[in-house]
Amino acid sequence: MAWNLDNDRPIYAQIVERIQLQIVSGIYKPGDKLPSVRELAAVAGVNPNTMQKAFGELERSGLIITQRTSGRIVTENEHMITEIKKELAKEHVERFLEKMRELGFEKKEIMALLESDK
Amino acid sequence: MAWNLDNDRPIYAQIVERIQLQIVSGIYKPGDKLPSVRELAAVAGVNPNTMQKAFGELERSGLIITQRTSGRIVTENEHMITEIKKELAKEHVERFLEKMRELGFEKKEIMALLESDK
DNA sequence: ATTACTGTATCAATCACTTAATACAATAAT
DNA sequence: ATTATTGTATTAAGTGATTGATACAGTAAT
Repeated sequence: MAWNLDNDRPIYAQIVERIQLQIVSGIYKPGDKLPSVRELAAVAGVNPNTMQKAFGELERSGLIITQRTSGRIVTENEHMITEIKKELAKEHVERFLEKMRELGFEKKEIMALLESDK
Repeated sequence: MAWNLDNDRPIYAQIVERIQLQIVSGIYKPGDKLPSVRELAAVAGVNPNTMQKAFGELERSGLIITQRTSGRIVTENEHMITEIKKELAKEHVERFLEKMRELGFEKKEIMALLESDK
């Protein structure tokens, strides 16, 4: 899997999004052990501090849990995971509609564009 | 009008988007004269150099035209404006669908979410 | 006890962006 | 002609975020 990190956004933020996505989409399952900071940093080709910062964010949101010396696991609170998934979807929907309306598109036109896109 | 500039993205980039939006959505019309660098910088509360940089971007994309000593105007090429508008819309649509699919949503579900959002 | 693995903390270096202070060139207005 | 207003260019400094290097602390395994 490619990490696809670009330079126009903070790397740690891109990592946060990536791991978050892997959790809510079920690639990482509740209770799964995550690779260590150093290991994942090596895989991604970033500095351990950067990975540490990303993990810190994920921890604050509650998606992952730190066990001081044995590593980190994905939360077993499945409800929280589905809530976050719904929340992310909602944000995307609202941001998208907002942007399209700014451009001057009506709801009907927006739906038509979406249909035609595939 | 509030400029609504935040700190987590380059200011010049936000200004570019803002003016671009004002052009494609018809707030600034083809041939309209734009405020001077210094004037707009003062209004927005940014350094003239920052505004200059934003204008430079808009110029490169062709949306605005510089008249060396009399100021800048919006391009009178209406076709270009509508093309850019379509291009922006397309980008939003594709980015949105991509993000939703990453989250695990099918086309049908996406459309349903959009309908329910209002 | 020693080793090897965790996460964590600290400090410095780097980088992009912004701001700042000026200066210059061209033209419209007077 | 003079003045004011355009856009443009240059150089320096400041600022904040990110990254990098390294050391520290705790615990499981042996």
